[in-house]
Amino acid sequence: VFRIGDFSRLTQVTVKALRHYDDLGLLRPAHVDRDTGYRYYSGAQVMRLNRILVLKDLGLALDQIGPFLESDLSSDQLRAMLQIKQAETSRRIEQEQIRLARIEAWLGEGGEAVGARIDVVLKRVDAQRVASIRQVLPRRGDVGQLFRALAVYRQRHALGASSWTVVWHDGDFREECADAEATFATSDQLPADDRICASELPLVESMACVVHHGPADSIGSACRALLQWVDANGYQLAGPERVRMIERGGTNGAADVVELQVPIG
Amino acid sequence: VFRIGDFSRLTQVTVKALRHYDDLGLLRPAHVDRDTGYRYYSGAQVMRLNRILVLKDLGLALDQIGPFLESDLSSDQLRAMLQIKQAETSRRIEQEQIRLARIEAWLGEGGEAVGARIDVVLKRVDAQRVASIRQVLPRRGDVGQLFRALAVYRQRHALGASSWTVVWHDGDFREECADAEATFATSDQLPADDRICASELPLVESMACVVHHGPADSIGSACRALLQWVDANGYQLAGPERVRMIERGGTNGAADVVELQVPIG
DNA sequence: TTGCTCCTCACGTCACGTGAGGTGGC
DNA sequence: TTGCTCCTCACGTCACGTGAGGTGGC
Repeated sequence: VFRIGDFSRLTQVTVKALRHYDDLGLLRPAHVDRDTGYRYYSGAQVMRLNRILVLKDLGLALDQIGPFLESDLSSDQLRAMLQIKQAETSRRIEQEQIRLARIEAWLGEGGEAVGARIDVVLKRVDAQRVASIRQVLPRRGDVGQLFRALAVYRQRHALGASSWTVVWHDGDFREECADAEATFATSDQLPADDRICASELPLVESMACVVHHGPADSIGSACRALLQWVDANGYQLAGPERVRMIERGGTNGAADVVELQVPIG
Repeated sequence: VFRIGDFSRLTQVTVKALRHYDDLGLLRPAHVDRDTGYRYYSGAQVMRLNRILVLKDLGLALDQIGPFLESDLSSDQLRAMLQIKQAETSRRIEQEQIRLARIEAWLGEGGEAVGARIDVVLKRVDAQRVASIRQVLPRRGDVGQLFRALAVYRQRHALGASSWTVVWHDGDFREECADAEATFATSDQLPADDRICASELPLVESMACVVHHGPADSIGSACRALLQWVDANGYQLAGPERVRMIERGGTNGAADVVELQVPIG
């Protein structure tokens, strides 16, 4: 029979952990002294403790371990539980490997200073109902015309608009003869119009995004950083590039804030 | 300029997280209304938020992120930090892969019922100063003689003893002509004796252990379970087997509790 | 008697999530 | 006026770790 300190040394489990398992009812000492509250463990209890440690190590939370110890679980239930834990663990490994790739990509760039970095984030973008106008433009800069048309239409019909986005459908980042779809998101019904139609921007599960602050013609570095990140992290482009207006500012858009988005897979 | 809900939708970061970053001083809103406490964010703040998200995703704690944002860090400091995170992440991946192997080993046994399982745990065993007596025995069962000799010696000299262990030096689990070293751990000075000498059981970084409860001759199943586990988890034996007495009980050791230990690598 | 061990609170960890209860804004 | 959004507490999460303050056992 062991006092808690000896049992702790025997099993390499901290005294605090043993007390915690006692509190949770997972491992009650074989005997507790009425007067002093001293906990006394028996040698045979090491087996139960080992079972707890094994189950904990599988990733079970302590309050899930109780039922296992009383083993009211059938073999099938156990298999099911193990398969869940297997899946969870695999997914965590994948996540960590992605994280590792990101760290190594950054190191590969020579640990470029934080201040100089352009940060790429990955997010899910929901499908959006939009008013849309699409046209092949001589140059990218001409997209302003499309937005002006949208703005006129919106104002005439007093429509709500939560965000303005242009989709470049070519997929090769060309500057000229670019196939542009200018949109604004809205939940309102869209009255018929000869240029503007109702459309939907599809859901994108994995969208790599960077934010650019400044005039439209200085967007090149952000665009390059985004593509380099996609490449360095082993992704492929998986859809047309989008540019979303976040905020307008300055004269001629000198302080605009836009977000570049590319779907990846 | 965005209210917190709009900024949350824009960035896909929860309102609660944004408020939390505000509390920590990581991302203060561009403007806070004096009267209502409403937080207002500017579009340009998305860049700062993205930087926070990227650093968080590298595994930095929130309170480590502050210095990065102000970028008082040199390129070297950054590299060092990244390398630490790289090492941490690699280690976590290894840990998770070990866990996965364990789960799959269990599943490979057909998800054997919990109650019927013999649980193997891995632990570090410290070096121990021991009194030791070593001899090749006709049969394993004869080890009792060695322990009796140790017990006599111990009592004669009134020595402390914290644990009794036999080391089987052959490394092939033989039943006969077995090279046994019986020991008890003690921190006392050991008086000279013609059979018993002072020795040390070496530190073992990774010791696979199972506990067996019952008479000594029924230990075979525990031993097989241990070896199977070592094999199924891709380890090699890395030293002599030990058997440690945890508790004596019953007549002729019918309720003994012992721990089988094998070093692995 | 002196260390050593044990006891029970109570609070901290980490990045938020989850109400509760109340108020501003359109 | 009615929803909708926002606000600030305050508490919960998870498996213990870390004292604080006090007592039993050899």
